[in-house]
Amino acid sequence: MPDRLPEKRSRRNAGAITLREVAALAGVAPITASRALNTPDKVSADVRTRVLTAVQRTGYVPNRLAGGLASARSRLIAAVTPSTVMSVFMGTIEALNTTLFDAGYQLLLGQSSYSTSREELLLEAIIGQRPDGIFLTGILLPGKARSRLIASKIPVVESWDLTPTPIDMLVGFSHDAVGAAVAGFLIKKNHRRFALISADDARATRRADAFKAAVVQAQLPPVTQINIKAMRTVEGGRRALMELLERKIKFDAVYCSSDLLALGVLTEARARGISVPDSLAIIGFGDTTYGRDALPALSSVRIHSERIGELSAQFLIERAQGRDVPNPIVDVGFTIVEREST
Amino acid sequence: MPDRLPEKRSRRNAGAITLREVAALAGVAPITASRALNTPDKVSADVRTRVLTAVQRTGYVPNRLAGGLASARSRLIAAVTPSTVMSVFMGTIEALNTTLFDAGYQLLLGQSSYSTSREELLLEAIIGQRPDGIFLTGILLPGKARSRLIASKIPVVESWDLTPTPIDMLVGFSHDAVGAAVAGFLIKKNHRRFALISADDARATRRADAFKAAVVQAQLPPVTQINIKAMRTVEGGRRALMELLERKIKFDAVYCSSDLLALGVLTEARARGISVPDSLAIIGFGDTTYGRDALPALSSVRIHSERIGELSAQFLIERAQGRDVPNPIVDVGFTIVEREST
DNA sequence: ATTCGAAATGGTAGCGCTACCATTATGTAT
DNA sequence: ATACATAATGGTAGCGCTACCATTTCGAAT
Repeated sequence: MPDRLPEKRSRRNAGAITLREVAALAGVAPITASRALNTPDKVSADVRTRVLTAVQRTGYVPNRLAGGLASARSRLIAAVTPSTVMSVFMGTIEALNTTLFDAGYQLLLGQSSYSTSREELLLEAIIGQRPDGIFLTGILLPGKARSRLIASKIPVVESWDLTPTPIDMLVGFSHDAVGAAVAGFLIKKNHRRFALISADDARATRRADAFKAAVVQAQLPPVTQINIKAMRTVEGGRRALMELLERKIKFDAVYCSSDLLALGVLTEARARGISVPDSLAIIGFGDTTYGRDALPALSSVRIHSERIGELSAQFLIERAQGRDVPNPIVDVGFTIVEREST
Repeated sequence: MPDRLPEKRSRRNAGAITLREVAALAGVAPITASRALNTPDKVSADVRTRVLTAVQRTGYVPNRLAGGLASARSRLIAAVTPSTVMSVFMGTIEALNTTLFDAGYQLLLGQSSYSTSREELLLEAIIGQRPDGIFLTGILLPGKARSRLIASKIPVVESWDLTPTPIDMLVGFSHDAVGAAVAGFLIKKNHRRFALISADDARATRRADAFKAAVVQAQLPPVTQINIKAMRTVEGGRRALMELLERKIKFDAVYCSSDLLALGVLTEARARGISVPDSLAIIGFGDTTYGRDALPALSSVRIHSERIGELSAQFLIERAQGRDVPNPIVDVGFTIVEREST
């Protein structure tokens, strides 16, 4: 029976078992118990089992706040996303989280709510938690938040976009290329008069602009554009098509900045007896399950969403563990998936 | 000019500014600087501005690991959800996160991936971060994870379900009541022969069982049930309807355990020229945007998803700050939303 | 037997912050 | 003037862990 430890536990302690108690029970010094748990091969088999037994018996769960403070490694990775509901980013976040968890990291999730001021506050709060890495959906424009992040020296992955001047690492694809590719795809399918329904966020706008530029380049009539505030609803797409029709403009293909909007257009077209794709071709963005199995099945742009999350996680883990990432800027590309709607 | 601090910064320090440096710059003791930031009204106006100026100048961001260790308050709240992609829980998580952030808490997000063993690992990892509260989607069945959680004494909110014996707090609704209510609703609309398409998760199964029980109670013919593994796809719904039709069973209404499945049924019905709701009524669960604006618009069960998140956040904040929550078990109910598909 | 190096263990001193308990100014009643 | 509360500040001692630097043990090489 090991000696009893003094019972002088202060009121600050919530009553949790500490490593010290585990060590005492195993009959070793705290530092040895620490090694038995963190670097088991630096410890004899005998000590290892004794410590593990003591852990089992006591139900000890290491305090990562203390460990993180001592080692300057919190085992936390933060991710910032504008929103979580119906968000195209969640595939990435899920893959990120899974990969991180398997490597022993926890995910700290922040929502910027599409607001720059909120994003600044959020990043400050995040830096306060001293994460070992930060994942951003999108790229961070120059400003207070960006400077702060750089000053913090925390490894950063920006994503879902491309820039020659990332803060640190980058896993994404080119929205310009998407816009141009979609235009090229529709033109090749002999469409000539285009409408464009776009959410008013920065990346969707870049895709839209590239789309329009490609159409101009092909010397086709100018694109009619509708911007949508309620970007993550089907209703927005339905209303946008209504508006387009009211304007009495001719168009034979619509490119939508999200599958949700495209689904709305598809629905409204059916409500009005417009046949898709014969009278109107529709293509979305994101390649979601509700687009894929719609009737007619929606053509879309597939983003390698999970790949972005997984790769970003790997990069952050590498850097968190002090290793170098040889090629920290990756273009994962995209694929135009042709289905029945075009 | 304040005295220079010794430059003996060890390699463990990442180079971040510490409170000590801020205090020196402001010409006060570290503990006073701490108060100026955490309890500003316990400090003179003069000191307050001097410290704040020093913070601005240095770009100081408090180290929450250290603060958390010292005060036993990490300002972290953990949330556990089975999945994040296309998940019905994300409205709750978003509301939870927003409310928490505004109160100065960060969200730690864990995915249990519908696996009990993973959930156990996850909860252990979470407890290690010493969060001030834990939010669970669903209720935690008795087992190792549950015992651990109770032993940790961390405030817990279980959600999206009801039980007389929660671990601690609870914000949810009754799945039995949902199943019965949907059956009652369809029966009142003069449907008599029911099919049921259900994901094979525990809560969906409880809704399904209650639905069947209510149908039996009304002395109507037994319900034909199809269970779906690919629960979060439209395709699952399409295939399920095909299967039902192949079985040559008669039915005039289908209840689906999610809107995504219901959308699949709606789509497949249209593909086969089955008129909805005349020949077949369809009702889903979750009241999503793609159901709401489908054609015909999908009837569904609306869950007060954001309310669950917001209320849970409030409960956890109260408890994290040492206050009591008078009524910690709340049934937020649900609403059957009748649209065109029934 | 001696030397040496590697393997295993331990001691000490923080990590950066805050709880707790002084101590010192400042005001207020007597 | 004195006593005494109150506000404002500071000193000290950890929180629970790990980096860093001993020290001890033990087998292999000489």
